[in-house]
Amino acid sequence: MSIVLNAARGGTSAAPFRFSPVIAANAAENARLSLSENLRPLQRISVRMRYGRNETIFGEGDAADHSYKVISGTVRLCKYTGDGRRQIADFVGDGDFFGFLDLADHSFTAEAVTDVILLSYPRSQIDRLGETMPAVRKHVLRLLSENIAAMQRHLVLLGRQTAREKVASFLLRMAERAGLGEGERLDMPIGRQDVADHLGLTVETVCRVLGEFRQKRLVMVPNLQQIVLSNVAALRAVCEG
Amino acid sequence: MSIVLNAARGGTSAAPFRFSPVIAANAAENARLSLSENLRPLQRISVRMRYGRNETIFGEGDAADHSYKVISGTVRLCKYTGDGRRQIADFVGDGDFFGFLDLADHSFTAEAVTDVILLSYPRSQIDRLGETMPAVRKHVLRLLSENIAAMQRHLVLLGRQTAREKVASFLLRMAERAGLGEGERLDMPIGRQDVADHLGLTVETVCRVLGEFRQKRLVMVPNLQQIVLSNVAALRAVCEG
DNA sequence: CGACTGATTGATACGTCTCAAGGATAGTGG
DNA sequence: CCACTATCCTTGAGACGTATCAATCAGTCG
Repeated sequence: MSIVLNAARGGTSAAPFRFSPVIAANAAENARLSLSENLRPLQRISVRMRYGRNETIFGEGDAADHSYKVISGTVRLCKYTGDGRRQIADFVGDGDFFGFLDLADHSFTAEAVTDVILLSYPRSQIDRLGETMPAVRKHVLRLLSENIAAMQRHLVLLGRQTAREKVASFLLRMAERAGLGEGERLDMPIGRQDVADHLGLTVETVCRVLGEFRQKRLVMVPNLQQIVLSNVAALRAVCEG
Repeated sequence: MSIVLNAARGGTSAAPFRFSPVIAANAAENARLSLSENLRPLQRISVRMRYGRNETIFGEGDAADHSYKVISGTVRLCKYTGDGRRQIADFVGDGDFFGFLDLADHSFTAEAVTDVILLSYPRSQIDRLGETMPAVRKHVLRLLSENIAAMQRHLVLLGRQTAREKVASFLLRMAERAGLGEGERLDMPIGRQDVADHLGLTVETVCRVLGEFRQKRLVMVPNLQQIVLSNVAALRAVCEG
């Protein structure tokens, strides 16, 4: 009776992408329609929400009666094991939608990585709009489909890639999302521990790999919140091995 | 303009489940509606297909103009890296649907694990049916949502579980899917290499863990195609650590 | 029966984790 | 503005888990 939603980019996706795809299907992901355009009818039923750093937006198992769009900030979507291990399924940021799954309860937890402003849509209203507006239905479907394709790529990363490949893939994907080219500063509001929990690594390993990349001049790290990819070709070479 | 689909069970899901859920959300998965009932209108537009063992049903990147339902046999949905490594996202079997993603090209490869009989639905026709039949739309949405929830659980497995936990989780999930209880024979048409590529392990590690479980009397392996879970409680204990 | 594919077991190497210490950064209160 | 503290990041040494490589065994098909 409710929905959880998951990441899919909808924002100002007309941004230029100077990267060729890291992984095959990324090109398609970037070429995706401007989802936000077709989900504009949702605007009228939205409520603005604000969450502070590390605040929980909803927990796994909570009744899922709202879906969300990120206005500003970054959100992590994750699951916890009984003994506290954490796996971050995805990060969603500016313009991304999440929590659109058609399930009674949320299948994952959503937490604010930074201070965050969201639009919240009552699930019942989305369903209602969907009844009469095929474009809305179509784009929820597209949202979920893109999300599944992205998760499949992440399964490959978690199951079959080395630490170096994981970190390189991650950096390239972040830059691509931001529409940044070689040499530009990439804002990284995401901490090392969060990166590790997304890539199936430990913080220490993430640090070591980043250090190695820095030494080899693949990246520069001007400060903790920013990274510059100085050699995209080499990073892409690392990805496949 | 087409669709890829992914796994979600729709078959004779009224079968009794004697297992309590391995992972939290599995209960919900089992309690899912009888999807096949609501997708019955698809029956009229279906074409019966037959594939032999290891035959490719469609490849990643192929135009996705059909969706499928498994009548008999087992199919693996997987992705390959440039250098040949393979990650199996899921296995689908009797009564399961796959290939319903709303994307132009398939985001993964589908291959027959055993000889397989499928129903094939033209995507254009599914879309047409969806226009007029809300129940069809609703259930495609549910299909994708269940699929995403299942993939999220698998992300945790790949990113945060040990080899023992992975194999134990896999065995419990297989038994649950089949609706089997402790001591009953579980048919496992899936080879060890396929299991390994699903769990992010090597064949050797899968064998070693199975051997260990056999020694500890958690399972019996009467032959290569069958496994008996003799101590479900212990296996479940292994899952969390 | 013989050849092939897949499964198993063993010995060893390697990658990543774990544990521990030190350094940087940001937030807080004087 | 600075000291203080908490948090996060970084680096190192060693342990551990899984991969790798190699050989044997079992089951299947011709």
